[in-house]
Amino acid sequence: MPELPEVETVKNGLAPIMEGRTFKSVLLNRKDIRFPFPNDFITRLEGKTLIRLTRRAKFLVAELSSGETLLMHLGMSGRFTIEAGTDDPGHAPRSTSLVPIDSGNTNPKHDHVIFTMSGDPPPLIIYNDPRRFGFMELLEKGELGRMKDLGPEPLSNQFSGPILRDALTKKKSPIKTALLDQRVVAGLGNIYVCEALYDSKISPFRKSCDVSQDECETLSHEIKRTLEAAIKAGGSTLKDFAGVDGALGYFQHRFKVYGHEEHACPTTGCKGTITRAKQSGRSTFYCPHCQI
DNA sequence: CAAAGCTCCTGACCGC
DNA sequence: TGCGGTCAGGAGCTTT
Repeated sequence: MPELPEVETVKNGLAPIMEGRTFKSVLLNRKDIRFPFPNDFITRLEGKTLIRLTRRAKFLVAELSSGETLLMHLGMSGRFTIEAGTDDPGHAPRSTSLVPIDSGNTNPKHDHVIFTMSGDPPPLIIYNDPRRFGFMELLEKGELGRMKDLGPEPLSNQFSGPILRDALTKKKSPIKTALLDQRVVAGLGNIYVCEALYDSKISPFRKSCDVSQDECETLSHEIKRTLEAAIKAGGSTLKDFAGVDGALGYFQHRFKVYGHEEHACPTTGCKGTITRAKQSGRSTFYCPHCQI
């Protein structure tokens, strides 16, 4: 599922195609995905130019020439595909799947949104989402909507050991759960939380308010390091991002604990075994021996 | 108010 | 081979 690094990767792939171009037409193949599409979704987009595409947490943020903002969230299984339009109907369009690896085709029955952008040939931006956990929203100028409760961007200077510590001291929930809370830090998902806690040698079961200042320093550092490495690797990919052949992305192999239940702990000298547990309904992978 | 639980959804996977 | 059951998880919503 896309977490911050994957969304960053998608943004980097879409931005050069979409920025500066105008929405020539918008096709909705259904009236909702996770949520209903906003009122007048199509007319509010058509004819508007996409000025800039950025990322905030796991959201793609498109600034429009109208002053409105298009928010796009990939949920669990959302992906974008670019099809270079062709004037020759005899040729199948060449498509580029905006996932970190070439992971096979998507089922066209889950193509829920198709943007046709200006250009010659006009690029088609196709949003495909089998599980429909993703959604799109339009924010009026100045409206923050769902953005308003988001915590700091982990890769920015707005996120640091002391800032994390400050957020955690107010919380009694386990550190694992707190790091998934987008109000504490924005953009982490289950995988990178497990990885960052492992690299920080902190038990996922520790109460947030009991995590020390020094540990918060380590943790904030490991969060940044883990995310940066993933972005550099082009974003990771899991089953949802993989093709029908089940091929997994290369960054998958760099996970030290996630999905590695019953493997030996990769820390040199540690005799522990990676263990899987359930916390607030989600799988937690950790080493009971070296995560204290 | 914080925190925990429930819910949405489909495809992959497993066992019979 | 086919079928049914289980699981995965982001985040909004509901309940405690």
